[in-house]
Amino acid sequence: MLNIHEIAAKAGVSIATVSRALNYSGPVKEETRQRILQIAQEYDYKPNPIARSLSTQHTDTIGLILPEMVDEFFMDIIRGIDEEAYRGKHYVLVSSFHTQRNIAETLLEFMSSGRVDGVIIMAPEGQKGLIDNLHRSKRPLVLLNPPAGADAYTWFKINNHQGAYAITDHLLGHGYRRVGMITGPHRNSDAEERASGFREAHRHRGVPVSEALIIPGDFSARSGYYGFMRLMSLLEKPDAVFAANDMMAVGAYQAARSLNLHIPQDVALVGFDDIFLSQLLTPRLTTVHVPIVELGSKAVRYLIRMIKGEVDPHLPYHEELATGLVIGGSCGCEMSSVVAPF
Amino acid sequence: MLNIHEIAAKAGVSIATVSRALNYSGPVKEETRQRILQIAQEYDYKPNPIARSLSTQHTDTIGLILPEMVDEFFMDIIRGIDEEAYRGKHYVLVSSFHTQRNIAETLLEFMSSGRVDGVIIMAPEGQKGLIDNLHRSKRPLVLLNPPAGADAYTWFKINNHQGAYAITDHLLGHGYRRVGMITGPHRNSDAEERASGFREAHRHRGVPVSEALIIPGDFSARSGYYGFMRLMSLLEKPDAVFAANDMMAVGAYQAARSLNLHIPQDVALVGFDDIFLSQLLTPRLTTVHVPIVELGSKAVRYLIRMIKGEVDPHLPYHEELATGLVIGGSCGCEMSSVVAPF
DNA sequence: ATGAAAGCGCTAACAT
DNA sequence: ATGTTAGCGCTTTCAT
Repeated sequence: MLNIHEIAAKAGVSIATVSRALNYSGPVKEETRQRILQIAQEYDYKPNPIARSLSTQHTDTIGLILPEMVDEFFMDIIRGIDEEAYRGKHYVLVSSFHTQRNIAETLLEFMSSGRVDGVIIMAPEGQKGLIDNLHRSKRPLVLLNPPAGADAYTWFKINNHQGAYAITDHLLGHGYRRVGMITGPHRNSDAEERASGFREAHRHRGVPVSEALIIPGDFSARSGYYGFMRLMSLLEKPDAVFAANDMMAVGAYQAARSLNLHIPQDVALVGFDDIFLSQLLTPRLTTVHVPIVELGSKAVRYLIRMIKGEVDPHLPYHEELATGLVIGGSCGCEMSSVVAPF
Repeated sequence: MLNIHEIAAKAGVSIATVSRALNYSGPVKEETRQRILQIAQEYDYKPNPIARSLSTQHTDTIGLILPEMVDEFFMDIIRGIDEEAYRGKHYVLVSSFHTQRNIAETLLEFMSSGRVDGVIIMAPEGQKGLIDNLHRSKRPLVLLNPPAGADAYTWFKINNHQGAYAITDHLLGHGYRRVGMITGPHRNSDAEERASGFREAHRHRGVPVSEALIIPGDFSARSGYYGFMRLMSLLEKPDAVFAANDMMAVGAYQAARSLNLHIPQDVALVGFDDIFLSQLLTPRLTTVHVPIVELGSKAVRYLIRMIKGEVDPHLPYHEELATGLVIGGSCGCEMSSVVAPF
């Protein structure tokens, strides 16, 4: 691999001219430029990005920090981010954090390192010390589905409240009056907002929430299974259940089968997230669609604008993406009984 | 953020001594080292990795290039790679390739850029021009589930042949004699090996393969659905079906339901991959488990050894990871009828 | 329009 | 044990 000096020598010009010619960053006689471009092409010359980064103080790379938890979304979130980064000619340095890895530490390392120009971080539970350390970040930062108390920073999030409200309201509209809920993890912002949407829908309808019907879960299928079991073992059973995510709803389906209960005849069931799996359940799960790919691409687009200085990186910007209701048969809505899934 | 000069000044030593003290790369009087370490800590000094990279010619970063297709595995493959890279103190620069993006181009860009010390690439279909361009890579390279004809390069792969052989043999052991197969995409190495394992199992058992029962699929649930439909519309129907991956098996389940056929009573069904979803099917899908996380971590571990020069990067190394049979009820094996899934 | 030269922040060979 | 200095390959300012 040749370097700029060798190209300059071959072209009979100085390295400064080569740099200007290649970057269109200054005046170069058209004829000279052509000669340089021609030679660069001939020798397949590519400027060394490390050297360039050292000089320009930017790397065209964004850091992505993800929790271990995102499972189903992992693919979509990375896809949205990767695609958009590619469009914006940026690279993506990923780091998912594992239990043993401190997320705040990873963030600071990314930040201070000069390895990335900005960071996107998803940490709905505000992992240990995160919030307290965000301000130490010297580079543009975008939070995805942020934990509570992060309003001083720029974030993009799913409107969990609205989605939960809509789907709960849908259940209440069906006439269910004892709606149970299996919640997500304690202190997880997505989980908390879904619970609050659930409550608000009840309030607006004037239907009291029975606290006994609110069972803690942790977003795993397993917890959905046991949560549903618990609900159905109550003396006063629910007539509908809202699982705070589809994974738990999947567990609930399993539990229902064990108990020989039919959905929605014996009890209605709805979820949240619209994961691929939910369309394969029978009856298809009624759930809330979340625009996860869009979440990622919006975050990248904004981050790149911050990096370029097109928007003020210090002025927090917030955006909530609307969710959409996906009606299946699990809530009690009529579905044509035999539908080819494909 | 301070730089090495300022730390040196505060410590009253030269930058060389600071560098040696921090990197343990040369003799420094213990007392001096302590003073330097102390000051570095106090000012939260971190050497600039870009500058270091320019000087050392390595970045402690590995490039990861993935096809768009890996869906279900995306998470696992990245997890295995990220975890192991973290252990080896390396960063991961990802790039999934989208239709519009040329994979060979991405590879060369990664390679020539000096942005990464080595690359892991998964491209079972040998995307356009890939093989022809691999040799242009000047840095260590590891292929994952390589396309055919890549033996000149180091690769790690799942032993698809063995897995397909085992599960086909299992079906034949059940006594099925008309086993259909829904294959994966044409020219996809995983798909082709699974087909060859299928055939070899027949050969060893002395059971002829009926070509009419081999239906092309593309690894999507949709193609599994239609493939199964086609098989069951034949005059001489199969008594068992091997879907070359679980996703297609999922489609087959749907098709079976549409047709009101029971698995395994009317027709047995098995898959390949052991994706999460397969354990939720009823009856649980009999399938082949693939050690995908391990595949990723092995690749990283070996790549890092190549980078460090512990192994010869020019000597191709190959490793096939064994798969395992996961017995469910879909092949006709007796399962205790009611099993709590969790 | 072009070139010379000063960084960017660090490592490592060489000198003391 | 410590310091001096020459890169690493590029961008950019300042001369010309």
